[in-house]
Amino acid sequence: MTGAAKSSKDHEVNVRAQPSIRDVAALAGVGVSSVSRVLSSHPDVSPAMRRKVTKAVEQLQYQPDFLAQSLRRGASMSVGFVLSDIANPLFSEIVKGASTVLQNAGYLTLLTNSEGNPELDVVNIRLLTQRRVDGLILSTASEDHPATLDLLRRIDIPMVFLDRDPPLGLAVNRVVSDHRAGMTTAVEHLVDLGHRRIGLLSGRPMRPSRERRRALEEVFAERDLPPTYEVSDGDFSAQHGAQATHEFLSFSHPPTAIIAGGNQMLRGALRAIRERKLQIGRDLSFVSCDEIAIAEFYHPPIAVVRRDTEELGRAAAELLLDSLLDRDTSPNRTPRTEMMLTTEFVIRPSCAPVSQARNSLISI
Amino acid sequence: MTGAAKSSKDHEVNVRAQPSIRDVAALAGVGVSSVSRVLSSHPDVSPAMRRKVTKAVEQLQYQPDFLAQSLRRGASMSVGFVLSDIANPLFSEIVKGASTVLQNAGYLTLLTNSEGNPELDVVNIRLLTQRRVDGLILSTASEDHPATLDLLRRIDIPMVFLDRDPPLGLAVNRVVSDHRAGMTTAVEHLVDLGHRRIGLLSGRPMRPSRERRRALEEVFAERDLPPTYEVSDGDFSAQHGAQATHEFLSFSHPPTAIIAGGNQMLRGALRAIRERKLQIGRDLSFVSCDEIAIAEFYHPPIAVVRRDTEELGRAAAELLLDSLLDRDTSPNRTPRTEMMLTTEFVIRPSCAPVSQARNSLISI
DNA sequence: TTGTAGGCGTTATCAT
DNA sequence: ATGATAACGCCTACAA
Repeated sequence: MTGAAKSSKDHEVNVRAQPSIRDVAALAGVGVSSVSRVLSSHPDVSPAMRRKVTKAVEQLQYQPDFLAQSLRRGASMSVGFVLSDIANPLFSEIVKGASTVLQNAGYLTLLTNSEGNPELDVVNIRLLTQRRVDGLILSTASEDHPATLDLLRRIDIPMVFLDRDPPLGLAVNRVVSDHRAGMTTAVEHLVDLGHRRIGLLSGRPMRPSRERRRALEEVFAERDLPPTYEVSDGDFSAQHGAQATHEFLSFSHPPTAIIAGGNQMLRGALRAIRERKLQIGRDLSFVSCDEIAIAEFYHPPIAVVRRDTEELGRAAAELLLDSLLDRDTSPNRTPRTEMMLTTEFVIRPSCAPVSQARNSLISI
Repeated sequence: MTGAAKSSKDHEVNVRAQPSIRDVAALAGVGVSSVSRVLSSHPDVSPAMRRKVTKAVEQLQYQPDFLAQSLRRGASMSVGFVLSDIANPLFSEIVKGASTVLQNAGYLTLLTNSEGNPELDVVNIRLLTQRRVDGLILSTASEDHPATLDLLRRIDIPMVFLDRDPPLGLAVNRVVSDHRAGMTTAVEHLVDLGHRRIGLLSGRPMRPSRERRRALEEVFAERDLPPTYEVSDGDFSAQHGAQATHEFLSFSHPPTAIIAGGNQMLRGALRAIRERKLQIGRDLSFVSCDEIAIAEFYHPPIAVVRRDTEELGRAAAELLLDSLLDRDTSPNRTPRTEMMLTTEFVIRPSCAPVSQARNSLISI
C-alpha cells in the first residue's frame, strides 16, 4: 500500500518499549534461535556466537519476555499461595518462609487472600490455575467446602496443604504442625496447677482447632477427670475471642484458665478480660497459641504454644519444589508426602496455681 | 508416517490436561474467533452462537489461558508490589488493602520481598518487569540506591511509591503518610509534660524517618528550646531498637522519653527496658509509631502515632489503577500525582509528666 | 454475523 | 554450529 515497502523478510525495527529476541538477532546479525541458545546456555554455541549475541543483548538491554517463555515452555515458574488471612502476622511469616525458598528456586509466589471466605478460595484457586501456576500451596479458609474440593480434585498440578486435613480422597502433600503435642503439654501444666475448668477459644473446625481440642480432651480422659472444660467454636476473629471470653466468664462456674487458639482470638480475649477488670495470672490463667509480641510483653507475660512459622512456610515450599521436580522427571504421580513440625509449650507467669478463694470469688 | 493420517486440517483432539479454545470451537462446530467473541462478550454474536459456545465451554470446563491472553493483549493484568519486609504486620496490612482493590479490578498482585536489602530490590524489580507486570507499587528498602533508581528510570510502566521520596528527577506517583503531623502532636505532648530530653529511635534514612525527625526538631525550634533530643539512626530492626535504647539509657543524662519509629524497634526497646527493670509511664515515657497489639495491651498502654495502613494500601492501588486506565486512553504521560494520608496521635498512659526526682535518679 | 489467518515472543525441531 | 520455521493459546483485522 504505502510506497515505502520494506525489503522482503527483514525484521522491521522495533519501536516498542521492550526489545524482542528478533531485535537482538538482527543487531547481532544472527538467527533468533542462536540468540535463544546463547541465553539458555545451550552447549552447542561457538565462543564467537556467544560474544556477538551477548554484546547485542547488552546493547539493547534485552530481557526475555517471561510470558512468552512460559507459554512456549508450558511452565510459568510461579506458584500460587492461597491464604485465608494475609494480614495476620502468623501468615505473613509463613509466606515469608515459603516465598524465600521459592524465589531462590526461580519461582515467583502469587498470593491470594480469601479473608476467611471459602467462596473466595474457589475464585482464587480458579484465578491461579488460569494463570497457569506450576503448583499450589493451600491454607484455605475451610477444610471441607464442597466447591473447593471439587475444584481441587480436577486440578492436575502439584499442591501442598498447610495445616489442613482436606477430605479429598486422594493422595496429597501436607505440612502440618504438631499442635496436639504442644497443647497437651500446656493442658497438663494447667491441670498440674489445679485447673479443672478450662475454656478453649477454638476457631473454625479445621485441623489446628481439632488437634487442640483433642489434646484438651485426651489429657482429661487420661487422668480420669470429668470433662469440665468448655470449647467455644467460631471463627478465628478477635470478635469471637472477645464474645466467647465474656460468655465463659459469665458462667456460674467460669473457667479458671482460658486458652486462645490464635493471635486474633487472643486480642479479643484480652479486651474482654480488661473490660472485666480481671488480671491474668491472678484472677485467671491464660495460654495462647503462636508466639507474638503481645504474648511476650504482656503483663504478666503469656504462656504460648510456639512453633516455627517461617520454617512451616519453608517446609511447604520445599515439599512443593520436590513435587515440581518429580513431575518433570517422572510423570507418574508423586506419592503422598507429609511433614509434621514440632510445637513447644513456653511456660510464662500467665499460668498460676488455681486459688480456691479467688476462684470461688469469681464464680459468684 | 503412520498409516492413520488425519483428515486435512481438522483440529486433532486434545489430550492435554487443559482444553484450548480450539477444542471448544471444534466441539461447538464453530470458528475459534466466535468462541473468543462470546467469551469476551463481543456485541456481534447471535444468541444461537452464544448458546452453542457456552454449552461447549461448560462441557469442557474450558478456561482461557491467561498467559496466552496476556501475551496477545500486551497486558498481564498483574501489578508488582516491591516490599522490603513482608513479615512486618504493618506491611501485611498495607498489602491487604492494596491487593483487595487490585483484585476487584481484575489484577493480581505479585509480591516480592527484599528483606531490607536494596540489592534485592533491584533483582525483584527486574523480575517483575520481566514478567510484564502492568504497574508497580514500590515500598523499597532504600530511597536512593543508585542501581534501583537507574532501573526505575528506564522502566516505562505506571508506578506508585509508598511513603518514599525517591530522587528520581521525574514525575512520579506517591502515596505518603503525614508522619510529621502526628509526630508533632506527640512531641508537643511530651514537651508539655515537661520532657526535654527525648530519644528518637529512627530507622534508615527514608521519608518516614526524616519526617519524624523533622517534627521533633521543629517543635523544639518553635518553642525556642535547646536541642536536647537525641536521634539514633540505624535500620528498622528490633536489634537496633534494643541497642539504641540501651545506649540512650546509659547516657549520664538519659532521655526521659523515648519514641520508637516502628513496631520492630518498639519490640527491641521494650526488651531493653525490661532488661533494665524500668517501667514505662513511671521511669520513662514512651511513644511508638503505628498501632499494633502490643501498644494497646502493654502495661501501661503505649501512646502511638496511628494511621490507617489498609487505607494506605488501598490508596496506592487506586492511584495505580488510575494511571493504568489513563495509559490505555491517552498514551501521553500521566501527570505526577500525590496523596497524603493523615496520622493521629493517640494519648495513652505511657506518657506521664516528667518527675524531676525520678529523672535525676535515673541520670545518676 | 461468522470464519480464516497472522502474529504476540519464545523455544524446539529440523535441516543445513 | 547455525538458521528457518512451526508451534504454544489466544485475539483481531479482514474477508466472506
